[in-house]
Amino acid sequence: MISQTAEYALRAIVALAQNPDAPMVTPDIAETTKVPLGYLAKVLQVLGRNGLVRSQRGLGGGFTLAREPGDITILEVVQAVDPVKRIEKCPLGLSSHGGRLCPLHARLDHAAGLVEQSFAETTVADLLHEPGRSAPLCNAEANST
Amino acid sequence: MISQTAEYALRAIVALAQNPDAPMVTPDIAETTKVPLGYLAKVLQVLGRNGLVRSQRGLGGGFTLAREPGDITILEVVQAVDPVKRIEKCPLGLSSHGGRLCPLHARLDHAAGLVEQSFAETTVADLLHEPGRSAPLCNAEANST
DNA sequence: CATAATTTGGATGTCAAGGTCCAAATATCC
DNA sequence: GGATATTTGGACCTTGACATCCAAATTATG
Repeated sequence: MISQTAEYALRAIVALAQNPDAPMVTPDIAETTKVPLGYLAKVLQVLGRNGLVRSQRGLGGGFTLAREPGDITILEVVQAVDPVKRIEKCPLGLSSHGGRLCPLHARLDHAAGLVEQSFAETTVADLLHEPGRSAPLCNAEANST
Repeated sequence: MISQTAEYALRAIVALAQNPDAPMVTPDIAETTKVPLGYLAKVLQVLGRNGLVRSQRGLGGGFTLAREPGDITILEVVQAVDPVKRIEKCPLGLSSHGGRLCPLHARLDHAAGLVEQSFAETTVADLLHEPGRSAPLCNAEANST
């Protein structure tokens, strides 16, 4: 459905959104999200280059969200690390239909569109406040008392 | 969105559906679908094991659809070679919410559900008869005259 | 300025998907 | 039964995604 890397990116973003008051350091994000530390560092770099997180080196540094959680959609995060590929032209390379897709690829692209739309409709803030569910990332704090 | 292999499988199925009157030989399917010959052979084997195509060896042999095009959905073809993975339990391995997914994974699984549903709604026959579009696989016969 | 805490970037390793190749098994035709 | 047409199965190669590791660059603190 989405790549492992996109999963990791989303978890990291959610972790940062849950911790808005101070920069969060890579090992802490890794711990919270259960993402391999070394690889997470790479993913965070990409998110940084795409303007989704801000990084700060040195003592007291770490990562913070670059924008408000209500202003970041799932789609943006996914696109940053692993773009949803829409089908724009016939993958067979034949152009016998003047730019229109054949029925098969029209259907496949339609499905991709559904996903894209679904992702675009949800912001990170929506994930934090969803009623009737436990906290994002299933973190252990959620089930005490 | 879907794997390359699933793409190939769908093309092959459509090609067979377009050629219902006689077995179709692997090189011919490869030609029609632009799928690498050797690899296509593997994909067809898998489709055979899953009961979607029937194979016949020897002179006059080849592959045929095992069922009516109206009876085969896109979903079945995709599942045969590359199952859509629904998210059933928290990928972080934490079970602090008693089987319910956290908001993030609930959304991701919902998107997977949309795709699954979309694929389940379309049969191979639908692809052949779709009005207002050129023939499936964008084959060259469609633009003559 | 020295030290410690961080991210950054590059080199490298691992593994499964995608792809190639060929001998063996099976079926038809003469 | 021999020749020919086909699928089948196994061995192998290639490539990109995922992952690890470490030295270098950057920044705050005393």
